[in-house]
Amino acid sequence: MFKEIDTKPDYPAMEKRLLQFWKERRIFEKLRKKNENGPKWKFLDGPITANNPMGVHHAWGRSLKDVFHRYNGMLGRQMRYQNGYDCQGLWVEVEVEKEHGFKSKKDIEAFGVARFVEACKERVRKFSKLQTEQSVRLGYWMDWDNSYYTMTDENNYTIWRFLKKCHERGFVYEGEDVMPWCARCGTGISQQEMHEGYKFVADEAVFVRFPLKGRKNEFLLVWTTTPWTLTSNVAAAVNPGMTYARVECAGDVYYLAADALDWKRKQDEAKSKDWPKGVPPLKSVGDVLRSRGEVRVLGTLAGSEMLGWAYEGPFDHFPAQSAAGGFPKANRKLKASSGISCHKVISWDLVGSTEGTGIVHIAPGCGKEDYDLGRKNGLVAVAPLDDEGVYVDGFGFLAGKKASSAETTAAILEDLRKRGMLVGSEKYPHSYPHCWRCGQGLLFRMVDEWFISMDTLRGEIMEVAKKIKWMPDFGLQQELDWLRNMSDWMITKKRYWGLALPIYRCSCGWFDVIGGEDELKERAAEGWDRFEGHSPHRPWIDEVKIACGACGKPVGRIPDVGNPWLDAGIVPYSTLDYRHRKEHWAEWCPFDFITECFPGQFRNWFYSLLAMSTVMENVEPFKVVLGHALIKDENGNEMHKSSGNVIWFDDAAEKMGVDIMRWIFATQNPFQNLNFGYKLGQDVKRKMLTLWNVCSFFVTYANLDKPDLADPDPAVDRLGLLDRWLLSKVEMLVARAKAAYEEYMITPFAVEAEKFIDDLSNWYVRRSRRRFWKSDSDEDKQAAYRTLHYAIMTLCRILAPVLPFTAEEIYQAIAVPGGRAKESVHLESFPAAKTEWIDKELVDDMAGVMRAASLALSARQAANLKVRQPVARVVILPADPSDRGRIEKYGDIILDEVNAKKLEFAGSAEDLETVMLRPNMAALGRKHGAMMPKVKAALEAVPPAQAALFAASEDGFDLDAGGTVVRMLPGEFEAKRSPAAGLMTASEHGMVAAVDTVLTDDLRMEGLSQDVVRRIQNQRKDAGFQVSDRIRVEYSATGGLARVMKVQRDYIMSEVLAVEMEESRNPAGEHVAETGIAGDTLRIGLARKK
RNA sequence: GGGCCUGUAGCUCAGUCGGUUAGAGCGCACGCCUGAUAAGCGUGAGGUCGGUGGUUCGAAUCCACUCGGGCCCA
Repeated sequence: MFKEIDTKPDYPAMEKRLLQFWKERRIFEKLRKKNENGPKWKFLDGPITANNPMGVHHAWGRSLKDVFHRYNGMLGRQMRYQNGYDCQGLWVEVEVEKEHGFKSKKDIEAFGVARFVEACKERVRKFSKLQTEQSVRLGYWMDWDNSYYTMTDENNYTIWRFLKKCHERGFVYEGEDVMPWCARCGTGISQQEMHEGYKFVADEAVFVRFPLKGRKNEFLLVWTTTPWTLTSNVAAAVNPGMTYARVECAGDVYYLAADALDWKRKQDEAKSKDWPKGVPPLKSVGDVLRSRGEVRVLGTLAGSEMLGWAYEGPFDHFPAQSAAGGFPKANRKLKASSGISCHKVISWDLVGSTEGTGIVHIAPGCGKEDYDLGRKNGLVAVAPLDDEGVYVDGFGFLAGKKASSAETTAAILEDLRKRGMLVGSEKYPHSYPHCWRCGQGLLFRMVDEWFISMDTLRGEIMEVAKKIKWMPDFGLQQELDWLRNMSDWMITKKRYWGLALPIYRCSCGWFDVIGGEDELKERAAEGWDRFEGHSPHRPWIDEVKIACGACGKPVGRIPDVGNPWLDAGIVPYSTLDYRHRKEHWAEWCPFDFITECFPGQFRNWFYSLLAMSTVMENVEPFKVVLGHALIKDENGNEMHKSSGNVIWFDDAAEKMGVDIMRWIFATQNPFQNLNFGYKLGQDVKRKMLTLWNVCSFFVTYANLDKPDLADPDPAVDRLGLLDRWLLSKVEMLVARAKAAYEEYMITPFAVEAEKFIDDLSNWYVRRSRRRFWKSDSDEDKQAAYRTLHYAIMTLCRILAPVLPFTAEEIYQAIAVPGGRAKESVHLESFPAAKTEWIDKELVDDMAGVMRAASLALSARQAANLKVRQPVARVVILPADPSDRGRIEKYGDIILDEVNAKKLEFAGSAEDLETVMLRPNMAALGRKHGAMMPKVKAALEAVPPAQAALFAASEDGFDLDAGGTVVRMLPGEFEAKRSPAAGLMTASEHGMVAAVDTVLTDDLRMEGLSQDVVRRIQNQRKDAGFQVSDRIRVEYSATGGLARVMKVQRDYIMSEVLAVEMEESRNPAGEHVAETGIAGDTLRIGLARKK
């Protein structure tokens, strides 16, 4: 007996049952055992951040990973099944800070770095455990006891090895640079991270005037969005090629770009929906001046004429401005200069006139571009902020104030106003970087950070990137684009929980990079005993000091931790024990395949993988990368915790089931964003019902008939037409599946599988139903059972990687014990397509037959004739001779489908329709060019009788097109038809089907009998009878129906499995019902007979 | 500011080399079918193919400009 199949399965319940089954039977372990010596399939998992529970967006990538693992498992391939957890970095620190209510780095220091780091480790352990459980629930088969963690000693020390290699090639350097800085988090933000946080916000922008030296009452008009940087002004830049205006206003003279004066700043943007609420449109610079008095243009001059003009800065009374060589750090080469002495107009050709005044305030201590420009022009830098974004001493009344606070900005404006420097201020909306984590606006701060130089590496990495197959293919372009633009990689982070960078720098200027724990131990001058036994993390690692290679003093590690993408980028090496067993590493790397969500990863994981592998071995770390897009909510909006539209994995698994999710992912084009939701889940569940129903059909009848299915392969030579057709479709699908899995592109296969299931249900099963019903168990019935069984079993095998639960459930229900069936569908081999079973001609023929039948049905519909009403004849005009052949061959199928008595072929179209001619534009256009409109008109004007003749002619005809006679050849035109009398037609692609709409009494009576049969069948079902129960029928019928019941008695009885049927004044039985048919009343009582 | 992608039915998306009446799925309306079917099938409504101009006998398709959306980079 086969296990009954629930046609409305409870997915979550089923899935949990099967998880238990797999666990108890150790199916995964058996699979690994079976494949342990197989050829390798090499997969590398991108580490998931072990910091929160999973959302459905994680399930997408993890489903794909599982699909390809399971497929390769069925091919007998050996795999590592290693999952990865990303552990170190600011994102974990931030959550731990939240848990403890910390506000700043000071709170962490007070709490104790050692305790803090332990708390970070603990959080990672907690969430990696949770994510493991969730992944198991997804059906993701991995070696969960062997996951890698980026916080392990091995991972960290392998990064040390990488850094040492960089150092040996001279790439590692300490740079003084101006970096984006988060004052709250107290750390620099890398170029990669900065991209996460751009926001469109309105900041307080100011217009200030710098008095020109030696030009009484003359000023440079300067504009900036960051008033706090004015304290550190060193120079003013103009575009030498641009025209500047000299304007008079309220007795003073101002210089500004001529075009800036009346430029309508951000006029269009002010109308857009992104414009911040409550922010008025911007005034032109001229109007800002006009608020002081009338503006008169005195003349113009080139920017180049202004170069070298000296001016007074806005805060020259602050001590920092007078410091020799800059402040707070003096530049040794610029000891002769100070901020004040640098106050000159300099040249910068990127200065424009559409944002501000065309004169740019330059503060090399407060801006990246300013800094670069300062270097070029020999300017000192004046840097005002400490690592919490607070002004240091040397900046007068501002010392101790937070640069980012509104009060500070107001105080600066007020001070400028009092001293007559302020010309105006405004709310200026612009795109400005914010901290990706805490959302605070970033400051730009001059800091010492460590970098890996990209000058040499850039090209090498690009060459490696080109060896990889990128899916989608524009991925390579994006990666190369990033690499081309990538500046040096900032690897330091002034935080606590992360890779301890093995950089040891002495105050004398010497530094070295340590390449591993052994080297550190060997070179340790002190503190090794205090470190030994701890993981290489802060604070313990900081105890170790080495001797300076130059002056011999004990040298400590720089306090910074590493950029977290170092942690993830090294895993092709660290997880394969590269340092100790290089041959083992070489067996598994490069990896065949990785897949991750692509937005962002071009500059993150993909980038660090490429960069690090290029340095380590100059090989591509992976051969194929499949990037999938993002998950949005059902309406296409981004999922955000704050907007409450995130769908958590646990909820989705409980509400819709993971196989439904997995099918959603499988049918989705991976390169397009997926709008995910429960409604979509419902749709997919409905599609799956068809599959369950087919299986349930099979089980229902197989349990009655007990067919012999010991041999899993149907005997092909003894099969019927439909069987051979179905097997062709099965094997075609198998071939498609194989190609899809091999190419890592399963969407087309999944879509085709849906079509197959439809064909299986709505053509094979529907057309074959009577073969399963008939009572004698002949060869034809056997053939049907074996074919259907084979089809379902094969479908289970090819769907198993995508739908591991559904496939298992069905497989377990219908696999024949003792046969070739395995303990689990996942221990099956992936089938090879039996191409010798594919009868292409039959498939084409059947497609033609289906088309003809559907056309005829469509004609019936147009004539309002329901299918239960037989018609005298169906007439087909085939599109071509091969069509005629196949329709003739399989005419009985069409007659049965269409419920017609006779199939005829139309000799020509006019038997069925009147004809009108239409041009084939593609053919005629090329031939007649400008004549086309006339030709088209003439052709369409040909009268029907003539048109029919023309349409039938084999060598074409002459057509008078507005005075010019053109020869029309077959293929240059076609015929459009409408139905003739007594017929209803439908046509498509040249094929026409017609049904005879004339109904005789006999036909009508037959139609009514079919109605009666259907009512009784429904009643059987309502009564809850088994499909095999024999019954007694009692009936009363009025009018013409009484006669139908007598005339069609035998037919009705055999159709409804009635062994007795009697007319009765008062029908009785187990189930009695009354219905109306065609105006008469039918009352029926049913009872089961032994 | 530069680069890439994109705009087609209410929604999600196809649309080849320029070619007849621009398609599919979902949703909607109506009808049909159903002894596995909360399923299935059919028909219909719904489109200035973002806009303007150009090339052409003919443009969703090619070109230019323009408006909107997304991504990447400065």
